[in-house]
Amino acid sequence: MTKGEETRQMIIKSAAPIFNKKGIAATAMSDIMDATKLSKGSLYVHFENKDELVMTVVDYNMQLLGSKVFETLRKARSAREKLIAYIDVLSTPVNPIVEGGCPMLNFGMEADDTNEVVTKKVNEAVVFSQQIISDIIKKGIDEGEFSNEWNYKDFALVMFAMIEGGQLICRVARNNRKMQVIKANLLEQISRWEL
Amino acid sequence: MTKGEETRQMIIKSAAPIFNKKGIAATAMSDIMDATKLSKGSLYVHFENKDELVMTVVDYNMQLLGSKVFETLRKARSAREKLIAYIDVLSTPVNPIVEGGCPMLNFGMEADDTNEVVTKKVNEAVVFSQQIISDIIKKGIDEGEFSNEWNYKDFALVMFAMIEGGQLICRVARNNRKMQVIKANLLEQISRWEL
DNA sequence: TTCGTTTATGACCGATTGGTCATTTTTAAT
DNA sequence: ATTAAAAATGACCAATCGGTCATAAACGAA
Repeated sequence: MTKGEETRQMIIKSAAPIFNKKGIAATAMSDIMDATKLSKGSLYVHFENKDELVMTVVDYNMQLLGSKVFETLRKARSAREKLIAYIDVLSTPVNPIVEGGCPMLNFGMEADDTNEVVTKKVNEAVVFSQQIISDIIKKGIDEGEFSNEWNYKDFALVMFAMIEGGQLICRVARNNRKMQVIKANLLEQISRWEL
Repeated sequence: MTKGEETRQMIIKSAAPIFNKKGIAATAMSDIMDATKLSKGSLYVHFENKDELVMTVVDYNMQLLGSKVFETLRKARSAREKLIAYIDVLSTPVNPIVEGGCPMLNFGMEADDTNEVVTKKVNEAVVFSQQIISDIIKKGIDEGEFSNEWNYKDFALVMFAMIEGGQLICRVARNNRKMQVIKANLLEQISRWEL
């Protein structure tokens, strides 16, 4: 990796939590200068403008979340265990696995009325997240762990919505506890289709 | 109502959808000048600074949502009908009843890492929303419509989370359809406790 | 109608924004 | 060690930010 590429990656890693916490509009290039200890001119060597940095950072945050989720899922064996692992890894919105909280929620809500490109990126991540859940259940059905009468695609949507809604509730409450109520409800729905 | 109070209300009504769409940080006082056709000095006659306007507008948007929900609930008779009405009135996130979408989601996600006062306001609204759902079910139980074994407080939390998660999904998808999947799941859970 | 008070105006302020660029320093292939 | 390219610097720019204030217009009670 060249020096330039290393610097670019360092900028992205430093900027990612700032944009995810403060938001796109509220984050100034000067914030990134402070975080990276780089001069303004240097930032613009690696990124054409703020928008290019924003797009890169939005992608980075969502991919970071994805990789953390996959890493957790890998450790679980059965489909049921994987579903529980998926819920658990997102069960501490106040101490989130990605600094600043779920980037789909953060960037999605900021961008939905103002930034079509970011909105599209978030939508793709939202669809992909449901696909992950959906695939876990599908495999569980194929391997005889769940009933094949389960409308698992609809459930994946519901499960994702419940978890994201739980993020809002817990983050403004400054408390992770209510996420356990959501987990319990999901577990009950899951158990109804277990064979 | 004095001339001043009329102007103040006009400013709030004009500013509310702008802040709810663009976000607090991205909205400039010049945006409010354009929307109200008022001079900058005039805005500062009615509001000490941007922050006071922001606090007023955040409250206004959430109260507006509340009043629209109550208005809808009033028309429904049974507890079941009220629950359905509650879901239905929030089932079109792309064409929301409050311009810009759910203010709890919008302001909550922007403020949770940067603005403690707004976060507290949103949390109170989130708790209140669950209380409304909870009260509907409690009344239904007392009047023999639902089983008294239903853990309705936990369900109120789950229902609220599902609806808010649905807002995210639908708004970034630019499509209300998936809200019907969430509604169906909620209806099924509700029906399991009907007598 | 008078007249003090309230409301509205817009020029102005310092600070900060995103972005540029001539210059210097560092890198890395030869 | 040489040297051309890449990377880093920071002064500088116009535009916009939130906010102020002297002044004027409009209001409303007497």
